[in-house]
Amino acid sequence: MSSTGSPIRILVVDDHPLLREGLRAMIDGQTDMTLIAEAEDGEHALQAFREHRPDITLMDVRMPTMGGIDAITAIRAEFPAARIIVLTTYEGDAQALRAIKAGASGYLLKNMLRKELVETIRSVHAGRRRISADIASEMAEHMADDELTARERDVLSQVAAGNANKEVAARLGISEETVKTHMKNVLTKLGAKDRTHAVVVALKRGIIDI
Amino acid sequence: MSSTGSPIRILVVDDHPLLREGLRAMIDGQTDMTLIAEAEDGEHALQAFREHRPDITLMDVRMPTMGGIDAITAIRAEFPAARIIVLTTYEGDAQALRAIKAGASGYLLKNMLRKELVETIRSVHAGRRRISADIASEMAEHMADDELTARERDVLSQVAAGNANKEVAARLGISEETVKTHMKNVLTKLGAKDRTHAVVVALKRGIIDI
DNA sequence: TTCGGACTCCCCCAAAAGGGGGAGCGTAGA
DNA sequence: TCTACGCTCCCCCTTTTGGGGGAGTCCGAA
Repeated sequence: MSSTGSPIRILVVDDHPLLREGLRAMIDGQTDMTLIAEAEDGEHALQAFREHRPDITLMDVRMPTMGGIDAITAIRAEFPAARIIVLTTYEGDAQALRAIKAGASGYLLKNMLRKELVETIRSVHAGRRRISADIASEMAEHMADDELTARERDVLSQVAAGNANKEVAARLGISEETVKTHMKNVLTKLGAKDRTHAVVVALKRGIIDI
Repeated sequence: MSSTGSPIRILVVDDHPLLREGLRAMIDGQTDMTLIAEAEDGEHALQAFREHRPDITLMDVRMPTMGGIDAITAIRAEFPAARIIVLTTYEGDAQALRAIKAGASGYLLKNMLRKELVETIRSVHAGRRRISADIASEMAEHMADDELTARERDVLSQVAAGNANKEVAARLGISEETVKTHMKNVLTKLGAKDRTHAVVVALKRGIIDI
């Protein structure tokens, strides 16, 4: 865009070497951007951020050792002005919401076009926020819904692992009646027809992981 | 490797532009390989194969319009000697098994190193087969298990959608008793504790999709 | 042709899940 | 302070699930 001024200094964080290579090629093709560092997980991302202080960080969410959400939280705790764009495959609206709450300024899907990515980088660098249309509309769909509480997610995760209410109760150190109460709330909140459906919906929406 | 002889002609099929760019960069860096075409889904892959007759096809499995497995089947039906390497994120052992049954000569995960990819390309070009160690060991784990039958997968997919046995029976036009029989078999074959667990296991292993 | 396997249907019965209700308790905000 | 909310527990009752058994048909491979 502007051929004058210093380029946007970018840090790329992704555990896929091939994707990093693709991003490098794309960034190299822009006169107003430069790739200054790469990291392959959240821990290295934090180190790289401290060392290089990038203008923009492109971050995947699914990575070994330390995931993207934790990395965003850690970076923003230390550098509140950090501008981070999440770049991921589809992970559900809840995942995106977590990223944004953690301080991400953008959320893009990996199947987007180059054009959209470079525009988002410039946009976020200028202080704006950018969320992929697909994700934004799905997040909007669930705006009105109550989110699951921490305990409800605990219970649902246990259920996803194949535990009966009695077993979940034993594992969490609560009564079976309490587990049933939580599951009733989960079914209502997720609009699920039964516990199996609830698990599937929660997986789709990125509320729980397996 | 060999600086003499004609280069290995490669077709890349993936719906992620960034990943295609990364592959292009990697292939361009090898003296004995050349990227001759790209496609973004299964249908275009078949067209591109007809037109270019690549030595090696690198193919993702998850794509819009026509998935990778169908594309492999279609290409191998027309060109039985086609050498296809699947390149994907982790999708479970059942997915890998389907790809191999469809005629893939290799199965790699996207988080592998460049070195492994170029070695696999040369290896497959020389007529060998190569499966990622992680996938191979997981496939081995389930060698002894009976696979689910088509009908069992149908039933399980309906269950994953939140249908009770009675509803599944109505949808598939069979009796509830038959659905229960299928579910009993599914639980046994997958080693699942209940239907919810069965759905989770099947999703993890790539036996059903959501 | 015979055999195996997929698919279908049936019985019985115990256990689990789900839907309705109510209620106490602690803590963090308004 | 009072209120809202998350977490906990309890009751009652119906429906669904799961585990055990058996058995018929049909199709394709040996």
